[in-house]
Amino acid sequence: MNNSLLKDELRLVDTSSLVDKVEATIVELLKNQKLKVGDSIPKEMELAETIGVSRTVIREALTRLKIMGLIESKKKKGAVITSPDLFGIIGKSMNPYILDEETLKQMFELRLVLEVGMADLIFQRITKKDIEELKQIVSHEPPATQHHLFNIDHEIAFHGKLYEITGNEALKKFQRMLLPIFDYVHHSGLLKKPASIKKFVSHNGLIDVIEHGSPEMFRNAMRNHLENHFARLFEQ
Amino acid sequence: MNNSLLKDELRLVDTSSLVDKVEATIVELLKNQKLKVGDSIPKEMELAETIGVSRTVIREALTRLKIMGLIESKKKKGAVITSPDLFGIIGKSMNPYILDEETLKQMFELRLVLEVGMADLIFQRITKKDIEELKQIVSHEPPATQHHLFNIDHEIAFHGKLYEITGNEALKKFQRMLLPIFDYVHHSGLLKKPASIKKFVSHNGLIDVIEHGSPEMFRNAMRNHLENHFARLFEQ
DNA sequence: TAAATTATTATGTATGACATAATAAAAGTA
DNA sequence: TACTTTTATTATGTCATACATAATAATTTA
Repeated sequence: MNNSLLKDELRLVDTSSLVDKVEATIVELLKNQKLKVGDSIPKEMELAETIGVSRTVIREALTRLKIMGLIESKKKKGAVITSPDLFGIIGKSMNPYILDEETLKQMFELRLVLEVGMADLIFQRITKKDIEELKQIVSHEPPATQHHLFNIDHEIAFHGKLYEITGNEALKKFQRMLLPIFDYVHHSGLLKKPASIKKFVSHNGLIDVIEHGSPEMFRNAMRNHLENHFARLFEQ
Repeated sequence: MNNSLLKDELRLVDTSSLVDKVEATIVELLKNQKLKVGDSIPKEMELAETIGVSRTVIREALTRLKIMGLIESKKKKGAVITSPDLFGIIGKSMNPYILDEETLKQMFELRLVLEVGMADLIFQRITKKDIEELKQIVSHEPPATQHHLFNIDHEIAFHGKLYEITGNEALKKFQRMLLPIFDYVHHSGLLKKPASIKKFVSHNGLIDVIEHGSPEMFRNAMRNHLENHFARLFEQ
């Protein structure tokens, strides 16, 4: 076996830096001790001595855990376990100018998938008050004739409310982060096919389905409502 | 105005730490210079001097950017801009033992939403080869009579393939991370209602719909296929 | 006993030093 | 000249130490 091959194999085994290892060690340590949310973890110096590395390395590892939302540090008190905010974590990266085109397109698709797929959650959890709010939102929309494909503010208000109805916080957060991405992709030259003016199922139509239809009907209605977006995705 | 009051007011305006500010400053700097993927960013010492803080702070800020996947650092070369791997970032947090119950349940729901909603992507991008592979996977499954609600390996193989067919890398990565969560929630006591033995649309049934049906039919078939999971979610 | 003061503690920030790996420059050899 | 080997150089990785800062605990004082 030649040297570069050996090197490759070794890389497979352990390409991680010291901080990587320490990070894993700490997570393992927390897991083994079955620490729950709110419990405080060992002090930086204790960890440094226990694991046998400098405080610098410990701090960098802890920084990572902080960013991932696993811990939160308070002066004097030390760091305490927290429940990670999964989509909050990727929030800072959700920047159209930072993400590459392929990822942007994938996020665009993801929104469509979510909205078509969340019918059952909506039907299961919607209340009369929610329906009233949806109607309220639509009533403030300008007539279809005088606007372009869509007015972004009203789109956000209506679709945002739908996410809210699902009662799934993760879903909601995800949508909020997807919004600027979606808007960017929609208006950028990323999708070659221009947005069609043709209108399909309207917001009012969707409300009607929610009130008198079924999840199945809603999925189809939403799919139709989003037809312009799907068409731009597929026809290029 | 006394000193402590002034201090309090300032805190309201800016509660962020130095590293927070430096992090934002660096991101802003990269954005303004319109740096693209592959470009290298200023050295740590340069940044430290430009921004006027110690290298420690710079390093901690850069650590965060690294974790978010915005940059990758190489010795001698410095750090280069990278396109963030959105779902890779939250991967480390996707740990059933760390996440709280509510989040776990939300992830469980999210999977169902995705699989029902991704019909159009599948139909748009599926190839004959994909269908053959799906059939191949199903052919290796044990007969329905002799297994429990589902065999986790075959479930993963089949549904994983569906994600793959969508051609959406983000979606796929997301699924891979959701898998252990889903498995955990499924088997934990988190969902009170026991998993039903009743079978609905089978994997073979789904393939049949893919071959001879429409996205609309597939959504309904998948919704039916996942009925056991939905039922456990909603009926407690 | 309760409020005010002081001490303690753990994280936050700064600095300097050396290790390490990747690259560039220089030297040596055919 | 071209090509390999060796030697600097450079920037990140790691370590150690010191002090700042804020939160808590301990102590004093009224």
